[in-house]
Amino acid sequence: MRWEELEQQPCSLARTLSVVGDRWTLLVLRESFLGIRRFDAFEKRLGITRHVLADRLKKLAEVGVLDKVAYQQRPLREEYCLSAKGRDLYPAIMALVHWGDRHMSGAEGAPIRHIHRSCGQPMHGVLVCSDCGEPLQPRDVQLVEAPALKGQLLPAHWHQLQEQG
Amino acid sequence: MRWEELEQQPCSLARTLSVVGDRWTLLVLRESFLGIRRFDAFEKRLGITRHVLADRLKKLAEVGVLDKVAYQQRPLREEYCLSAKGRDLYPAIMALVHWGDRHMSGAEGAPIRHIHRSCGQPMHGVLVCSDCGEPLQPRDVQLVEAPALKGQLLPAHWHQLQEQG
DNA sequence: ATAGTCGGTTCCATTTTGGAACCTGTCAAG
DNA sequence: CTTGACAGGTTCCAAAATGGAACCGACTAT
Repeated sequence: MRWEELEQQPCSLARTLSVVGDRWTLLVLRESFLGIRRFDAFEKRLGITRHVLADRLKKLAEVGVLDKVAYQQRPLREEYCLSAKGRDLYPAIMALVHWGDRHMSGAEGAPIRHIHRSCGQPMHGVLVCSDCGEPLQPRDVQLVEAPALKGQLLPAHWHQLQEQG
Repeated sequence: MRWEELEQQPCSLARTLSVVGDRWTLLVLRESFLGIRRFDAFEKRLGITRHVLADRLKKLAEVGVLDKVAYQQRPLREEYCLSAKGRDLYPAIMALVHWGDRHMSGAEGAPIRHIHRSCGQPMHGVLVCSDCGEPLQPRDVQLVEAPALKGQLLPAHWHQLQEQG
């Protein structure tokens, strides 16, 4: 499967990965969430090659995750700002960060601590059900294929698995 | 920056991406969450090359995200099962899936709907504060570097940005 | 004896990445 | 008027990762 095929797949994870599924893209977006907007600032902070950075910024702009905003004319200079679509990636990034904090930190603990302004407490992100607010467990979530895709996405033994829990 | 350098970085996102930051790894884990455990089942469902699949399964087992469990002797055959560390990636995967559902679905809508058994409702994951339970917004989260890394991670203008909100 | 299964490895061509040098407008200093 | 600096790229080549197909080893079934 090539990159172009990924985004055609009837799977939201595959489609998301067609945008952010490489070594650099999520690190570029991390910098965007930290307020970085200009080419040379991304380059200096990430240690990414200019070639790859130009390619990733272009792709992120094309899919609408970053907006190109001119901050001067003659010569034209543009910044890359998070769009609403890009800001919606925040929960995914926080979830990945929290996993790294838990499972990839050494004795020193997490490199960055998060404090919630609303409540003033050190915190991390927890994924809960949008309806009842309970924390989500894989076993509590039943998967239902869209009618047009019935039988194509889930493994044959899926329904037995669901019954076992 | 090479793959080996990524996991040395003092950033939980970079460290997490050193494990799951490529085109295939999260799709392999998606299959794991669907109950797929054997080499040939991964191969058939993903359309991944055997070479890359062998490499990814090996790496995931090395970092402890998947456990190799023998299901027969002579010849030795092993399955790849999610460990607790691997199951902890569930929130991150659900967050990426939800982003794809919102921003990468066509007119047909999401390919898979999720129903929460506990409450019986169609749902998606929402990231909330572990302390107060409010949904997380980037602007509500204050970042504090670990003492040993003071001044190395956040951009120079970060504190001004925080005040602006 | 032959074929099939499972979990790989090997080989080669194509893609993607890393790294450094170069290019284009523009401004500012000497 | 020349030189240098700056921002944001592009070009070039070598190294690494991937795609695709064939092959291998240890069995089991017919």
